[in-house]
Amino acid sequence: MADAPKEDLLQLEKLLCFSVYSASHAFNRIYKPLLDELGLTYPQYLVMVSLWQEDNQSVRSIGEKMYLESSTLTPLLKRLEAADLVSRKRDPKDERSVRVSLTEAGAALRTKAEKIPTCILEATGLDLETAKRLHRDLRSMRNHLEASAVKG
Amino acid sequence: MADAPKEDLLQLEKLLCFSVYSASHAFNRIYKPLLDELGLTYPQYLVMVSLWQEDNQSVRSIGEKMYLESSTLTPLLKRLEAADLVSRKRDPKDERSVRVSLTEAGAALRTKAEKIPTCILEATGLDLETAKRLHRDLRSMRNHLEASAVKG
DNA sequence: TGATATTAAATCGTGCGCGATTTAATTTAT
DNA sequence: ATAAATTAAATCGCGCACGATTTAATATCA
Repeated sequence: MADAPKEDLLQLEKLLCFSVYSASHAFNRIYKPLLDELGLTYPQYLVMVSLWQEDNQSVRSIGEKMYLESSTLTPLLKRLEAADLVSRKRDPKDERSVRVSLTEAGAALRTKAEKIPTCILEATGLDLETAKRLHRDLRSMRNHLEASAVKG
Repeated sequence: MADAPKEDLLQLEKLLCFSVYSASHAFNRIYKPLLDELGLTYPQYLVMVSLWQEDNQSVRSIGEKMYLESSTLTPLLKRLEAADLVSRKRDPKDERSVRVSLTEAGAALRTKAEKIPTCILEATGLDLETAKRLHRDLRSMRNHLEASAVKG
């Protein structure tokens, strides 16, 4: 455990950011065949998860939970609308915001989606305890990163 | 620690994949201002890291290390070439493959980049031990995910 | 009240990231 | 030696993801 020379920190596999980057793409690839059956992309699936948890959210609310801008969400939500999974309506109380609600088909899709998370956990090769620890460490890290991104 | 009901698994913050997804974007946002000074995007930076570690690689070799397809790398490498950071030449031994090499400017950029990883580690808010554990858990998971993606 | 500021979505341009296909070079098997 | 199979990049279309800007609605304040 001698301290690593400086150049060691500039090796791809030694960068924590790279392990996150590549893990994220790995998840994407694992999910793809499962989500293809539902007609969803990976980010669309995450939006649907958020709506299954809480229906009738504003674009802003979804964006805060997912850490995404309206410039990302608006086109994505329009595609979900075109697929008849959600509806988008201006809030009568405040015409600035758009409320996103599940259609019948969108709500029904939940049943098909419910088996996915356990399928995925298996593919990670992690025991439940490690998975929980990893989950906790990642959220802690993300919250710190988001906080220092805001501060600049 | 009672076993969670099934619907609990379909909450955004309870999905391991989402913690990876959002952490990946958080890294992107943290790196951006630092990389802007180098004139690099985040994926371009990762390619440069790989080349600083081992110069004169084929597109295929870079793709294997980064888990990326040529359809992603070719345009990215052309942008690095346009920025005079790398050169792309067909391998005379095998004209199918393209060798990517650092230019003088590309090699020189390494010095400016060396201070970045330690800046980032600080922003994660992780102590060194947790960071190492997280790194190890992530790579293990990614390797499992990649393996089961191949198997189908 | 009317001007100003703030807020929420939408729009636009750039750069990934991937699957499917194409092109060209090399390898293999006949 | 030639046909068939394999391999490496490149190309194309689609969908994120973001920063910057725009548009429209609401809130604030003079």
